[in-house]
Amino acid sequence: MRIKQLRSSKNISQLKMAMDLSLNQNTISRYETGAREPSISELIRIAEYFDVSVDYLLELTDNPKRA
Amino acid sequence: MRIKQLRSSKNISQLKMAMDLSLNQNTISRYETGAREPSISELIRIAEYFDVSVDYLLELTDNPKRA
DNA sequence: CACCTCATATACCAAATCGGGATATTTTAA
DNA sequence: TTAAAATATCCCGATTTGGTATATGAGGTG
Repeated sequence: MRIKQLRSSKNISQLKMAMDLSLNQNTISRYETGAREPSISELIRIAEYFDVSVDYLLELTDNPKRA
Repeated sequence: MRIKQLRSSKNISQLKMAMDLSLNQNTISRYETGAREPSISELIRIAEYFDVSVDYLLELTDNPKRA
């Protein structure tokens, strides 16, 4: 997943991102390190948060554009 | 999710789909009825199986094209 | 109708996975 | 070098998952 890449490029901390999405900081950390997988609905929320497609978030495409 | 729609349009039974993906028939049923959510890696495998984007599979776009 | 077959859905349960709080570790900046 | 900020990890109760077995439903045939 491109979470860390997207987050870093916007200079957002895990804590800010977590608060914006009503999640715990350690949850973000776990998603980024791969220790946990988000549910599909959270996956979608994260994609929306960064305004990218889910495919892009999952590194299935180089094109970030959302539909 | 568009699993049922994609599966039906290709006239594939849950059992065939399950065997093709090395899953259980009831697992497919549960995904279709929403009783269970697939993991992200299975979500990706299902999208590949139907050759559609994950965004399309998740009904986030009308365009089925994969990247 | 009675019965069979194929397709799909559901109940139960052990096992795996999850998130929260607390804390440890790492990074950054003064 | 030290403090603060950022990130990672531990423990654990709670939730979610998939497998087996079984129920339900939809067509078809005699």
